[in-house]
Amino acid sequence: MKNVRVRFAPSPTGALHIGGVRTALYNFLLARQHGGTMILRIEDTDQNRFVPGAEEYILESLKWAGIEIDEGVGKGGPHAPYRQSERKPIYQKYAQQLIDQGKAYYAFDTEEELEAMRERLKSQHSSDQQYGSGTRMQMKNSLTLSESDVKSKIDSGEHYVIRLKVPPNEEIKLTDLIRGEVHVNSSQIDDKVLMKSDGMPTYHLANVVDDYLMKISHVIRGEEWLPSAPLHILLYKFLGWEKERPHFAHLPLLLKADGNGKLSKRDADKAGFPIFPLNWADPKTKEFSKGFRENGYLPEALLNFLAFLGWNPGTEQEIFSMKELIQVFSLDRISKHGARFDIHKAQWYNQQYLKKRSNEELTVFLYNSLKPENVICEAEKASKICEVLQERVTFPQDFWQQGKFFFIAPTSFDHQVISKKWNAETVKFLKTFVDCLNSTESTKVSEIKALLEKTSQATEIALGKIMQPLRVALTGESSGPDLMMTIEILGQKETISRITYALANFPVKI
RNA sequence: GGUCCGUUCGUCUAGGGGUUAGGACAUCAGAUUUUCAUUCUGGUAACACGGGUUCGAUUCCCGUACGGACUACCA
Repeated sequence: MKNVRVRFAPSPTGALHIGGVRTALYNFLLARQHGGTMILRIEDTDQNRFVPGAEEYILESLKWAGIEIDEGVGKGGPHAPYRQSERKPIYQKYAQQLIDQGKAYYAFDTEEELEAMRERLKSQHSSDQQYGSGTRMQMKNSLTLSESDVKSKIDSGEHYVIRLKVPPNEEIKLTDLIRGEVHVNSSQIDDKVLMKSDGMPTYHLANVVDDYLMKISHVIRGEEWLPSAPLHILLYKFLGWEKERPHFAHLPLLLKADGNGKLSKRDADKAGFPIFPLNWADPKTKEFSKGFRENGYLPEALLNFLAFLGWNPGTEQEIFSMKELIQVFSLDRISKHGARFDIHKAQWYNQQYLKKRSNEELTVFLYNSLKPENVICEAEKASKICEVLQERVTFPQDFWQQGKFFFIAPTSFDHQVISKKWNAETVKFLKTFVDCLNSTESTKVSEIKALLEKTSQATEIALGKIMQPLRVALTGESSGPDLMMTIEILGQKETISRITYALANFPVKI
């Protein structure tokens, strides 16, 4: 493939949806694989839905995810501007061209009149309830009004839109890279508005014009665009750009985890997982949503997970770096059906990637959690804690969650273990063990192990009976990292203090 | 309602006219770890249904059912 030019074209109406991140990823992978260009275009033709901060949010999200933009908003390029609101005259020019050629027309119908038309058709049980070849001659437009009427309406500032004059009963063929051939009869397509009354183009005109002018080779977008793709094909034809028409690939949707339907923020909230890459505070609704980043997801894990939602390499490999994804990605291995969003798998990916991080990197995570807690920790201790916890964590914040007790003596203890296993034998063993600890000079794992064995022999109490109650005394929990390592990290003084506290306060089972 | 798209374990999916229908997540069991987690081993678990075509269909075709998208001067 030569000159691969793809675009990610979100509209700045809020936070970037996780499905959008996947769309951007697939575009990016194809571009990189073919040494092509990844373009970011902002589709802000709806001024009513514009949300301040959304564009910055999109930029920051892509940056965090490692999806690099070669050309477009925030980057510039030969086809600037890349914000559609700044390209208004361009669309007007092509709309005028279509009008001049009789392929589009002015329409003056009010909202109420349109509504009345739909109601009328509905009550007639008409199969086509749209503004099109069957109805356009009954409406108020430049096909039904005289030329002078049209001119005077426009001159007097009456609101109008420009509609595409879709020819009836024409077979439109679309070849989709993922779905194969799709046929639609043009009678099913309505006379879509191309230019709105505020002078802005609609998505349909803007995306076709821009894709052509920006020399886009592949349009990779969500399945929700499939029904309007034939309309876009028609536009390419009417504008005389059939030869330069890009390839289309309509991606399967991301579905909610349980039940049916498109994955929405509501469902994600309900299931307790994020749906936006980064934290987002909606300036309009004041609603706050936590992002994948802030929830502890590593970008490479999220991307790997996302890549596999609707695509797979056909091998049994599951873990792919961005570099590897670029190598093996292909559009023809994208599946046709929607994929349920299963957060468990995302968590598993995160765990896999976290385990691969070096001890130095993990230590940074731990320090980040320590800061807000006002806890100070020397480097060696931090390193040891991360080492001992590495196999047990899924998220960076787990280092603090699971390692809190290394810094703060527990105040609550697992009652079940205490009531079951804290008995006279435990007390006897631990008293002897404290004596041993008091006289030792080292709390290295090997020394602790020897000490425990020595105590076990002296008291004739099996070690297995002691491990759990000892752990609860030290950490408050019934499970945790290796006990000997825990004692080493805690150190002599702290270990003795915590056992002493337990001996004085735990009720002894008789 | 109409148009379009889809349907393999609970989930993501591989496969493809004759297979013990493969893998991963999740789940369950066993082993290891003197606990828990990790790790290892094993198990449960799927071709929506009905008709063709065929010696043979989960695979090809047609229907049905179910699901989804779209049906705005939103993208």
